[in-house]
Amino acid sequence: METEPELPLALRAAYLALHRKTDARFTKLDVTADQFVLLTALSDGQVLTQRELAGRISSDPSTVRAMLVLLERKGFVKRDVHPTDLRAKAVSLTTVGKRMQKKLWKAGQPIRDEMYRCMSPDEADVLVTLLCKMACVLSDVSVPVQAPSKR
Amino acid sequence: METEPELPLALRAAYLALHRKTDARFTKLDVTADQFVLLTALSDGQVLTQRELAGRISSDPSTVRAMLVLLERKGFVKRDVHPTDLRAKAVSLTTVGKRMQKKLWKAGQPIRDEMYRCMSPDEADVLVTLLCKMACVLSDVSVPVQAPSKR
DNA sequence: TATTGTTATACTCTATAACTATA
DNA sequence: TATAGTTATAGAGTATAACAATA
Repeated sequence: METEPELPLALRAAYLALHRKTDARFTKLDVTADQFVLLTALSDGQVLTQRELAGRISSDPSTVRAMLVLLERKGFVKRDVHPTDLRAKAVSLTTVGKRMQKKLWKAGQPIRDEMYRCMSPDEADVLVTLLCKMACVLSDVSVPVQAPSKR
Repeated sequence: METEPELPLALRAAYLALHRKTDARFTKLDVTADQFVLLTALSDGQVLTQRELAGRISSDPSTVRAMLVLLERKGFVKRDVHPTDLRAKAVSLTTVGKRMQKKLWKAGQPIRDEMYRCMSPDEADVLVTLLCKMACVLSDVSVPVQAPSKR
């Protein structure tokens, strides 16, 4: 048989495991893993348009809009008029949203610790580098990554 | 700021990019990326119960059932009574399903090539190993991986 | 003309809980 | 008693296409 998924399947298994575990951890707080990702993209006082936000969290404008409606309803984000572009919205966290993001970040720490405990710091670097390369190539698009880490 | 998602975000970006690109590639054939994963789990003549299937594709019985209903409707899979366990179903590909899986596998090859072109064979091994370890740890469960590859 | 966001719409995947039938 | 699968149900995320307002 020619079947040899390997890398794709492994990627899937790892991501979905992370996603599920994160979801489970946040159930009590009534926030999904995806919503956490969005909140975190706005965490350090970032103010983004919905399109920028979509890029950061590997989503699309339509989905982001749906998510923002939910998060707005919970009082975690606000959408102000963009200062220079009247078409755009300036999305940011509310005070409540900031607090919740911190709470979620803390609640998720054990999961991140578990991930990093699987590998050496060097391996983690290689892993992140390769994942970013792949994401880049597969997106036919720029890199959706953050600033360099301290880890 | 303490923010440093890095690995989780990179994992997300890579997986979602793969998922989207795969979906896009299969649109014309009216099959989703997830359905492809399921079909491929059954590809080499495998006959699995729905629970086993769920484990293989990192999903759950309820979701698998929903997927199987769709795939049955398309004529790609069949669910026979299990030979030894009357509660269980023996899920397998139909002839049409096998043909479609091969077609999809072929159609997806360029995507897999692109992924592997991002790294050396050694790096690919490291990557897969680390991803599997992570999936394993995060699942609090056994390893959802295939046989060793030739790559 | 191109772009940001909205709206409408639809579908897949996800997941829980209660249920049945077998083991 | 535990397990395999079903059912009902609900919701999140995804995505496309047509549209309005603005650049």
